[in-house]
Amino acid sequence: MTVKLKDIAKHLNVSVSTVSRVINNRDRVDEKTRKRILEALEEFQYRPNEVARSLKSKTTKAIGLIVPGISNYFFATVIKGVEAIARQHGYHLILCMSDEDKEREGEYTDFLLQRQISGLVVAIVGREAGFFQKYKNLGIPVVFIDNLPDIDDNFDYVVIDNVKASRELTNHLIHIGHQKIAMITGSLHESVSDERLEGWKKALTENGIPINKKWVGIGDFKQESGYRIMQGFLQQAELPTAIVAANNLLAYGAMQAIMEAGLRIPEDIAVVCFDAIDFIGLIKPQLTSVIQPAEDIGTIAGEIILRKMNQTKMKVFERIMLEPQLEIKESCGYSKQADKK
Amino acid sequence: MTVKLKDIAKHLNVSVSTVSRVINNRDRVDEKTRKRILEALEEFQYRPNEVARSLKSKTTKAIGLIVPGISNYFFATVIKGVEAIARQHGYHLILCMSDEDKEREGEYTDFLLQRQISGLVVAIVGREAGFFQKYKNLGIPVVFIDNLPDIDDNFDYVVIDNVKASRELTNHLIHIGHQKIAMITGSLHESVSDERLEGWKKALTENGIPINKKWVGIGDFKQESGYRIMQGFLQQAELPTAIVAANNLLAYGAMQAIMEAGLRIPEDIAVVCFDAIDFIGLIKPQLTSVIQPAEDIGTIAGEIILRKMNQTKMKVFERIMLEPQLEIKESCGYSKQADKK
DNA sequence: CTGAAAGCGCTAACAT
DNA sequence: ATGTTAGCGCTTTCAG
Repeated sequence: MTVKLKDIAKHLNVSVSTVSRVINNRDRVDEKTRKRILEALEEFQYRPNEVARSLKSKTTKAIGLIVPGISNYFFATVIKGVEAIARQHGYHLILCMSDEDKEREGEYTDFLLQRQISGLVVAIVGREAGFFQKYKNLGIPVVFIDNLPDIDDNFDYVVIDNVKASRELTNHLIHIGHQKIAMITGSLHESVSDERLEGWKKALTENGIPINKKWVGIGDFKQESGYRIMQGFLQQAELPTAIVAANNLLAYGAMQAIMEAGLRIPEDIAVVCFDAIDFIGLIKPQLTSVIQPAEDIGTIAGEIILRKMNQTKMKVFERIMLEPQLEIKESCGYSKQADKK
Repeated sequence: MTVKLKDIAKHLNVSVSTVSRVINNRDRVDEKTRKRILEALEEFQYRPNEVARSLKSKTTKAIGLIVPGISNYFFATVIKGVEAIARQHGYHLILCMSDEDKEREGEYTDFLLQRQISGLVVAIVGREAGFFQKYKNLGIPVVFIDNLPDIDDNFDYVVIDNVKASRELTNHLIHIGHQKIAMITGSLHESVSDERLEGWKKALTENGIPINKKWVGIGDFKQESGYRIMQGFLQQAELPTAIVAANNLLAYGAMQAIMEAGLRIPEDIAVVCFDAIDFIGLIKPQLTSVIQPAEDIGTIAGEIILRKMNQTKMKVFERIMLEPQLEIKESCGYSKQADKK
């Protein structure tokens, strides 16, 4: 049996409230009794029961986290960011993986709500977020990352400007001489895929390059999907000279297909993508890509939650768009092309 | 304000206990009142407060998880395994990252304890586990993964036999003709590093190959460390023809150093390691390595916790050693060597 | 079959 | 300065 407040109190012939006071450093307590209590606390290795505290204080100091999975380096890094902030403030993380499953996402939402979490950071699967209303009603702060819901703009989020990032990535290709640029993206039911496709279109249009629908591949953010789509491109009469992939796995798949077809990267076909975080440095050719500031996304999301928790007026929303970093490596062939600026 | 049992009871002019009964499907309740209650529950969108339930039931259904970090694919996958089991049983995960810091590990231990977790899965940083005694006293099941504490054998764990795995990995090199085999491992304060070094020694000794202390590099499981140690090897008069690295990052670092020195892998120096989970398939040459069944480690750890929770006698310990998989790829040069069997 | 009441461990008025 | 007591929201005897 673990020792509780009452045990300490009884042992010292004082009241539980006095003990509670010294534990929480509240009010005045006589120095002598304080000392005695402190000693007993130590002697009995007393540790407050946080469940009881939570029930009383109505705050669990738990931050719920719903992500598709953590094998993805991006999400692993975001979580690392949230964890850092949480730890600094005595909060903890309840980790839930939706595994790209809408239903599971909904289940976890209810689950976390019942567990009285103090805040939620979520990367939703689709573009709907009906569940969010519940949180709003309860006054629990929710911060969206990655995909954004397709509702009004009245919510907090931390993302990058995907349209802009994709546009710049594509513009880089155009800038170094490419005209025949294909796009491989994920499901258009996700804002991220959709916006990256949008940025690609924008760049082409702005540069007077017609959009070739045959060069748009819609997949699912997995390597297999990039591979398959690229194979499709390769079977067409006219080949693109460059590929924009909406994430790293799609790019890896495309690269496989290109290399298997006996073509060279970037000489025959250039490849660029999002989030090619090659911490290994051994993938050849190294991928030119737009890198999201994943850890910052996590820390900022955490900070927003903490901030919102201590304010009653939740109507002011923080809509954070961070700047991604364009990292030019080998796969775009930049160094081998003339700079036409 | 969220709706509670009392509100429903009052609304229906029944007692809270009756409402509680239908929620938990306990005892007999008149069909009519049950129906009325069920409807009200639905109407008011009642959701039980799990904190209150936990206080009463003295079980939180929370599994604590302490790992160095989740950027490491191995841990990310272990967690995925634990999550699957937890979810199936209505448990949830509290994720803590020690960041390889002993002190932080200890803090999180206390932290989780106060939060009344039902069980703990932990990858300890060093080999000590003084805190473990606390858990033993409280009757909370703890399962160790990865590193094992340097105490008696009276605890539960799920690991692989590192000595054996490392011995087999090294034997594979010897088998295909190598004699000059160097070892790069992590801190010997960790059982994992130590055992992998042990296995390497064993293989050499068994094959009558003398152990050259100059070919033992002690690093810290990071890529930088592998790079630095390999550079040291390369400066010596005699070069090894093969390297055994205790994890993937050490191997990547070594590969960098080898390639920078203008040497080829595996022609000049072969490289093998642990856990080269190359889900990308683009790292060249592909690494021969011993792969730990990470997801299984997670699920089994989760299952042990659930099992132990429902039994009072905690004295019987589950010591699970899973079989890793030796994956022969390109980096050992197998296909280019004659099989001397 | 249903209700009243105790209590999980703690905090915070309120009283002394 | 310290003690008494009423809950936090729920489950569970124990009566009725």
